[in-house]
Amino acid sequence: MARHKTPRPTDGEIAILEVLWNHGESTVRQVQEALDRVRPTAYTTVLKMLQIMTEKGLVERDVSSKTHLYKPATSEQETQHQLATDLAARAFGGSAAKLVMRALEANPASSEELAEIRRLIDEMDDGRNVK
Amino acid sequence: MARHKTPRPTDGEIAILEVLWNHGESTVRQVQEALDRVRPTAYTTVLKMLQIMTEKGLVERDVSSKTHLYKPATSEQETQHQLATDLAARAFGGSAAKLVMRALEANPASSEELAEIRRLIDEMDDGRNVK
DNA sequence: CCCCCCTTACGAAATAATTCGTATACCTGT
DNA sequence: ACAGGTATACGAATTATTTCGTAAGGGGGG
Repeated sequence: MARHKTPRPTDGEIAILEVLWNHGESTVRQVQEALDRVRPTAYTTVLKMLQIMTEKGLVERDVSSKTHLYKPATSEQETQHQLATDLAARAFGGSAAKLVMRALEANPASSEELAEIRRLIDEMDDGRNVK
Repeated sequence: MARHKTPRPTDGEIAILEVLWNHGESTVRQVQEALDRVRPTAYTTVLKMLQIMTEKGLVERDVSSKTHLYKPATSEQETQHQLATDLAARAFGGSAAKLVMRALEANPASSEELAEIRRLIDEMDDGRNVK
């Protein structure tokens, strides 16, 4: 029974999820070795964080063998959706459109990226009008 | 004198900044009364937070009269730029474009908003080509 | 069989965020 | 001048995050 909604991951937790999204189901050791390159972290620190993340429901743990395996509970895309929506709610009056504009204003995007965004917008608009 | 970069505001701090952006320079009492409607908070809690935010450089304090006045150190727009860029860095591989797309995918925007975003994209693209 | 290495578990320390009570100083009106 | 109300300052309690040391157990090589 899922009693609590999974909380917003912290910075450190996102860094660990990043590893799991990239490498798939992993042991603590595998996560630690990958994470350590980007952000030096002791083995037991990673272990502890994965244990806490399991309690929070951010990752799932396979305990069937002695060496446990961890995998993300939520896809990268779904987590990104949640993070974007959450930030819009907290600092953009709930308006994802405003978040979008501020993100673009502050960061140059390549022509290719702009084209891709335009395509997405067209799809959304078409979907609405045609419906 | 080592000036530190102002840190990313927490959720509670953003809520207070929101009040200051909307009302302009305000007393603790004014902030508390506005904030209390949205998120019940005791007077001394708001006072303490404003004091800490002053130390962090998130707000500026005018102490010239007995009742202090607080105002944001950074505009709402600039703060939104920072928050969007920061989230892109932490969870979108540094790609603001990806953040933009995920924000749109997860949240329906009105046709008017989509049009406004399109306009912004066109401007940016034109700016690049003409440059 | 015994020791070493790897694993998980546990708990403690450090930092930060959040909340608010209490203390104290300062005006202002009577 | 004194009482009442308002303001700031301070510090304590709580919860969360992050870090890692130490303990303990199991399995495999010699």
